[in-house]
Amino acid sequence: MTSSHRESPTGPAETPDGADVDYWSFVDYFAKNAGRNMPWLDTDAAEFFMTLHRAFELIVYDIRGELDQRMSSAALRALLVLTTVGPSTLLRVAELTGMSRAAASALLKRLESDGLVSRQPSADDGRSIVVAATPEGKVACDEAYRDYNAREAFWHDRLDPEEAETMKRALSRLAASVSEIRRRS
Amino acid sequence: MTSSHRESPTGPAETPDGADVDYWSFVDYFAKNAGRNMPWLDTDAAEFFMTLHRAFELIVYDIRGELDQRMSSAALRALLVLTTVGPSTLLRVAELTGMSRAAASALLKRLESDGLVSRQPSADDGRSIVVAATPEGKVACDEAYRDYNAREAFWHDRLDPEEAETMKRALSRLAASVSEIRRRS
DNA sequence: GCCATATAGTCAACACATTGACTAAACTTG
DNA sequence: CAAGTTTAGTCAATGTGTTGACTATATGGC
Repeated sequence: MTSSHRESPTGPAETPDGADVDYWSFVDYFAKNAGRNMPWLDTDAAEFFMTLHRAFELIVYDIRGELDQRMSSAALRALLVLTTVGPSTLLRVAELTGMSRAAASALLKRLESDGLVSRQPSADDGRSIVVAATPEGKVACDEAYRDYNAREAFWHDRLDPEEAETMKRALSRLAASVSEIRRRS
Repeated sequence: MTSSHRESPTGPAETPDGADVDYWSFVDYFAKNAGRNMPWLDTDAAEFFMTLHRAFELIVYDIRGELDQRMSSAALRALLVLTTVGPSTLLRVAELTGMSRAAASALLKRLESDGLVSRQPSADDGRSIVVAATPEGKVACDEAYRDYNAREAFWHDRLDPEEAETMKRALSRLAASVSEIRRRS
């Protein structure tokens, strides 16, 4: 963020032309300048969500790097669901991971062919198939998630416990509110 | 979250079997139960990032709904970059929006055919093309972002100013740290 | 029991994004 | 200035997601 050149003779420009801006510092640049073009803008809200979005993207990208070529993050999510709630129908996996039925269908088929999950027709409901993590699936999940979680811990440790608590509380409140508001509409 | 049936005769189960869990409440369920299978787990870190991830996904999905069929969120990002920093090379758009050059190339071509941006060969550098938002592009961006930002404000207003400030500060610190750590490796 | 309706999973069509190879235009360094 | 290297943009291949149509099975009212 050293603004090297491109300063007016009278000192640093008040409205930099964005030459030194990068992905992350664009948040700041936008917050300072966007109000000029868009007087209706709620700058605080825009800056808040842009910060959330970009910071989160950077951090999650870093954490995801731990998975490397082992498995996709969607696969990890599915396996974590299966290992914590136990064997579940495809629909349930879709709901708990947040993906569509079609995506879950495709993913679980891939995971089956990799030997990480088993798919059995349900005894209770002829339409359902019950998916379960195989022993190999459990091992793969364990190994991948171990490194993934270690990297989560690496970042989490860089927050004050109080900061982390505040963030969790605030986001939980909003998330609960989303579900509630959605339910009404 | 009413746990209707499936309670042991002696009262609510201490370790629910997950029958009533949904996408959001899975965070809680996971935090309470995953440690059993994975004793090495940093539960706080896992819960923190799962909360962040899922809450953010829910909220962003809601906000994105304001764009509806008007434009993709990638298109909005690109147009916001172009309208705030002004005409830029394709590479610069890619950097500031966080997409790959190939993705930017495809997106900007689409936007050009929709009449929202113009693409001119650069006078300075024969390899570059300079992209600018057209008047129609500025209008489309303005209209779409107005509603988008209103929805951002809707959620932002549901946070204490102090909570929002804490979150911004904490995430900014981590994001800066990501760039720094990445630069070293 | 039968028929209308809803639900679980799959499939096909489409929408993007990523990676890596490729082309053309810059630089760089003797 | 010529040869090698880097850089900007594009293209093709691939991966993975969504939506909506479709099939087979359940369910509920009569």
